[in-house]
Amino acid sequence: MQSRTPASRTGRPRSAAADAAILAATRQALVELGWSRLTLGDVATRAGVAKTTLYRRWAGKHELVVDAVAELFDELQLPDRGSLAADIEGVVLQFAAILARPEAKSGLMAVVAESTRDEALRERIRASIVDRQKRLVLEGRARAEARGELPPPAGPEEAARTVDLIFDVVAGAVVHRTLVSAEPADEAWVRGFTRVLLGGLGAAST
Amino acid sequence: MQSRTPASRTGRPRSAAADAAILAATRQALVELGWSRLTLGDVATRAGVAKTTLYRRWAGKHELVVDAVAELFDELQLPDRGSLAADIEGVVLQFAAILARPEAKSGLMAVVAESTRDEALRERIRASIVDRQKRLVLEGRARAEARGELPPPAGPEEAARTVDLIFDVVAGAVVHRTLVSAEPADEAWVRGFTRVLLGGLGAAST
DNA sequence: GAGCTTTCGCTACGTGTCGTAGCGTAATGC
DNA sequence: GCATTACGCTACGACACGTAGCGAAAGCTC
Repeated sequence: MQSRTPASRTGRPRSAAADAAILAATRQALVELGWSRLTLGDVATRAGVAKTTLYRRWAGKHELVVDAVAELFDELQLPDRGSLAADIEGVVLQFAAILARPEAKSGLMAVVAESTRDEALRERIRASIVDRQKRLVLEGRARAEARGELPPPAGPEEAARTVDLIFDVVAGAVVHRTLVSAEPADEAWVRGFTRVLLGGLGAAST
Repeated sequence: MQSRTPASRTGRPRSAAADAAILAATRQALVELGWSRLTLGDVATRAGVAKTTLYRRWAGKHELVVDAVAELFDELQLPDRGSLAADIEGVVLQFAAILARPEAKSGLMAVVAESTRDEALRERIRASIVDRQKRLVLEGRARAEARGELPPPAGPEEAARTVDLIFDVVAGAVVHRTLVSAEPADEAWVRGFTRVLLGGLGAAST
């Protein structure tokens, strides 16, 4: 996840079990304490490792939480429900379910906030969390084109701009609904959101 | 801002200049240090007040930053540009301009993250920041109805749901674009976004 | 003006976390 | 066996936190 694997030839190997235990302990601490009261010493104790081991693997709180939260998004996948609308509703509901978990709420926004002043951290978030979501948008669009629900993109540049826009709208709306408005992105909300989004896409492409 | 004014009868009054100096110093510290490295002792020194004065007025870092960032949104207003599309573009550009400032970026998301575990903090953010933005959506909708650009709402409950949805979509998209994608919400982007949003609204109301 | 009340600046303090250094020990490859 | 790396443990200086206590300043009321 955070270290290079290029055949570290000799010496005692790093315990993979420790990695898993640390990340799980981090999520548990996020649930119980939230971001601001989470301390690395506490995480180390929960995981049953020494504090120094934690510092040998992660540079600090930010990087650790990014990795811990990133694992939550592993389950994200694009379901094939037969229509673009149903596909969107499905994936948005998955995304909302992950964001509803307290360890995602407290952790994700905090590292995003910190990433505004830390280029490396932003890149880490992009690589391990954001890109995984973005790929779903690309797949969804390709599938809708194959079904004939969307016209093929006018050009590569225009297509990339549209994907970026859709991505910011979808992810941003769900995040804002969940964290700022603090209300659940349930099925009724997702249905309404999908209707607006699809209507907008249809109108914008004419 | 944070204290009741009910005719604090007697005694030395609190210095209003100190309030302004503290909030300005907080924003400056946010720019130079970011959220995590901002300390209340440093803010007090910058503002030229004692650390104890700061603690007498704010309960902690969270509340202070909320108030400091809230002032940035004072300038938000709905311009009358003649059409719904132009009005939306105008207000979204204003919102984007505020969010582009480093003190808003670092501070806003951090307090939102912390608000997921602090009901009082969330209420404070809602009252001093979010509601001010939401009112613009209400005004914009009313003005568009008066112009005949949007049909009158089907019912009061449906109308409230729609306003909430629009608000999450607009604010969420701009925030995500600015903070997560880390790219500017410039005029070209806002134009594309507005086209999608308006198309979605038209399609959703049929 | 005298007197009361509240705020302010300052200093000092105990508490907790940070991040690192140093050491001896455990686990792997050659 | 031997070199190498990871691990657990302890201890440490540095720093920010949040509070207490004091005397002085700035208002209001009479």
